[in-house]
Amino acid sequence: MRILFMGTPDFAVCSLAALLDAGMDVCGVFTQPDKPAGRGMALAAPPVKALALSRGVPVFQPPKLRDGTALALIRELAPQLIAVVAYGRILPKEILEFPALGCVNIHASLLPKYRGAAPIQWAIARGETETGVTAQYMAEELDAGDIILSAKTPVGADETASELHDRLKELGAAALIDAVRLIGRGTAARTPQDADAATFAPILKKEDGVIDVSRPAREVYNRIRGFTLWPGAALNGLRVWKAGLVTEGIVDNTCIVCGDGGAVRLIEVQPPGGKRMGIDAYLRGHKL
RNA sequence: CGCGGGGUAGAGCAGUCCGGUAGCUCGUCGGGCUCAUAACCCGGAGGUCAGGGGUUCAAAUCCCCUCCCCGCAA
Repeated sequence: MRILFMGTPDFAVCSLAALLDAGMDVCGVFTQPDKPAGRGMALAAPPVKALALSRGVPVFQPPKLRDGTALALIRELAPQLIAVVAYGRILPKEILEFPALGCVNIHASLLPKYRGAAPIQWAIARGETETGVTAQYMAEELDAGDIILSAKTPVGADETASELHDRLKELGAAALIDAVRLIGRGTAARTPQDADAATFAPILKKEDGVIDVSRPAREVYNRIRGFTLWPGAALNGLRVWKAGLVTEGIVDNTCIVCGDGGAVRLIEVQPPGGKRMGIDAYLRGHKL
């Protein structure tokens, strides 16, 4: 089966590697164009590109998907199936309809919950105790496709979005392999989503990381866990990298009291312009 | 040359604008006090002020160059 893979960040690398390791015929990789990134704003290649190049898979970085050139390219590659994992772009209808076996996507939530760009962060921030990954046939509407299969996993009470991300990328890669095999055999399920049960996980902006400490401690803590990786959790102007919920014990000067009287203990922080450090180091030269 | 912040004792910072004795908190070492200490009191050690050049009677501070760290963008 000829497969065209589309993906961009680290999360997708895992899935591409799984396809290649499973000996599947990946005829090409679509990934986002190199973009200025980091200090100096030098052009940086997406993680997926690096892996594809090292494995000798042809890489394509079309700047536009709707001007016809991308479709022409896909015709040339002639994939029977397109596998999309965190590509970061909406595929136009003519591309979705091209492959004979369809387009399969791995989404990092239990659809129809948390449709959108940031399902992992929002699942944590909302205090979910269970989440997972879903393999879906892609529809025009974002993350609204028919479900092939899903895999659940419990969310640890203190788990961060970063930790969950690393677990789900593995789970997602396994789900992709399973889905592709089912599709190959022609036995893949096609269960429509319950649209009424859909919830959304909109892309996070910088200001979403600014956390209102007048909210209940539990909620503040969940948002810290959810937003640490991106866009970054900020309490009173201080970037928080690691924190804990004070369930019992003393509220000391490393804690911030929240709106409901509960408190969050800061463990690792980063002042503006500085590097991250333990709260004890921070308190030697600053006050909370 | 994309923009900005930063580098001062083991750690975290002030001092830099406006040049004139190297400071604070914590740690560390020694002593004291205490039934006791992660408490309190007294004392000490520890600095190439990132590096180089320049201006000056005098530079952490002003000027130029280099190195390193952090943020902005995703």
